[in-house]
Amino acid sequence: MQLLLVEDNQTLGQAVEIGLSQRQFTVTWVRTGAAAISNFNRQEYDVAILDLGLPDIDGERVLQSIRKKGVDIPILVLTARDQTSDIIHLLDAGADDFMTKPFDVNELAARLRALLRRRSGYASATIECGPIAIDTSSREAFVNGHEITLSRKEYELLQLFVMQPMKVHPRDKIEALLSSDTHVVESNALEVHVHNLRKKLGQRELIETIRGVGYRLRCKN
Amino acid sequence: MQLLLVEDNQTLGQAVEIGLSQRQFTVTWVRTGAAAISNFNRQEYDVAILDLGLPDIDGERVLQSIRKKGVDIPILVLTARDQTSDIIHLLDAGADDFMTKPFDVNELAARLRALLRRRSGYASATIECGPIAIDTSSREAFVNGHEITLSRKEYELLQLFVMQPMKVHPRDKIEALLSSDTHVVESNALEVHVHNLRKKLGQRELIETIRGVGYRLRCKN
DNA sequence: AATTTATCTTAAGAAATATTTAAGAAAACC
DNA sequence: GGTTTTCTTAAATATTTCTTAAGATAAATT
Repeated sequence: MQLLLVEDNQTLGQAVEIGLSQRQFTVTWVRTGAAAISNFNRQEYDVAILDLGLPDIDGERVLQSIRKKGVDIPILVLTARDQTSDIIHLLDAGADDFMTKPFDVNELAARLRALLRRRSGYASATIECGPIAIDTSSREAFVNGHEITLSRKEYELLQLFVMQPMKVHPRDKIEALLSSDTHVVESNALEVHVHNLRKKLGQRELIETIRGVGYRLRCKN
Repeated sequence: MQLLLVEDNQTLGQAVEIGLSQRQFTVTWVRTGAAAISNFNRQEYDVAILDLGLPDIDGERVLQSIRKKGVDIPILVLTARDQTSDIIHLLDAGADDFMTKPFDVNELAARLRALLRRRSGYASATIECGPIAIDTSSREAFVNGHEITLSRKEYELLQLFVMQPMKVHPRDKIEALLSSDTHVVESNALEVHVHNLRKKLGQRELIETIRGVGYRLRCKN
């Protein structure tokens, strides 16, 4: 799978290059917006990662420029954290997904695969994990092929788990993700959601409790 | 893990120094930009924390200067300003992550570990020591490749040992680490934890008792 | 060898943390 | 505006983990 990585930071770029190479991507790494544009024109990539903070040209301009030229490969944008307002901009400008730095390369790879699947005709952007499968575009969830109906928060919780299976998700991180409020004190909302999700999943032990830390999804992939 | 802390504020610097020392970082603390640059040149650190508000040189200049010299260790920037525009600047200038003051030392430590992990090609954060291995991100522990389930204190104890094998850990230091309370008198809680950990590890002699002092982990690494 | 001191082991109660329920509040839907 | 669904809160229950305490064992001291 051919991937174009546009990233000026040496450390981050190297980490992504190594990480994705290990995960069956063929990575071409350029460090400037100019190089990105000329490479995009060659149209030989399946997917691209674009960092917004480029030294020469603004990342958003790069995005607009290549979309204008008819390049329609999926592009995942990297941004500094908490630029949520900008994100709407970016999606308008033609970005397909985004991630905030710093991020986990496993999740990056999962999202890239989802983007590729969505584009490849057969359309469904499903991510599987043991008996569980989710479709990130339609937000459907399945257990052993049978669809289960999840609420919004339940789905988001499950997507978090499926995107980084076997990873321990600290409860405060999950809470931050689930609640838009900046600060919530003393609430067991997360526990209740986990409880309801477990019930809907049927197999209770799929979501493992790491006492004092958080939860993780156990599945052999 | 060698860490360079560049921070002029006495209170904050001290808090970080103590907090990170307890979390297995070896902290070198300098208070000026000039000292920072000369220390960076020695290139013997794994990671650095850089406060922007320095008395002599602007932190951003320090960052640019050391990056220009080819120092490529991960640098986490501390900033009072939480304006994303500045942050993008900083990431461009070569920062790998940032935190706004005030912050939580636990999160600081977690982010530093994340940076270190990312740098090493996202190789999973496992630390090995003889037959023992721990994964600091998932908090899993293994003996001869088989996972063992540890409680929080047991895991923390083992991590302490594994991170500095063959080092003799005085009991008071361990107690301070295990209990969040400042002062605990007359308790054999530590002994009980060591006992339970030994039992779970199987091989009892791995944790050696240094009578009158403390414990240490025996392993040929 | 007897005594002292430190550590080990065990078990039980206390404390901390997680699960489950149910009900009211909020949000979404029609 | 009323209905339905989803989310949060709170209290009761269950579970795990931590600490305490007391006797057993081992090492050092006399």
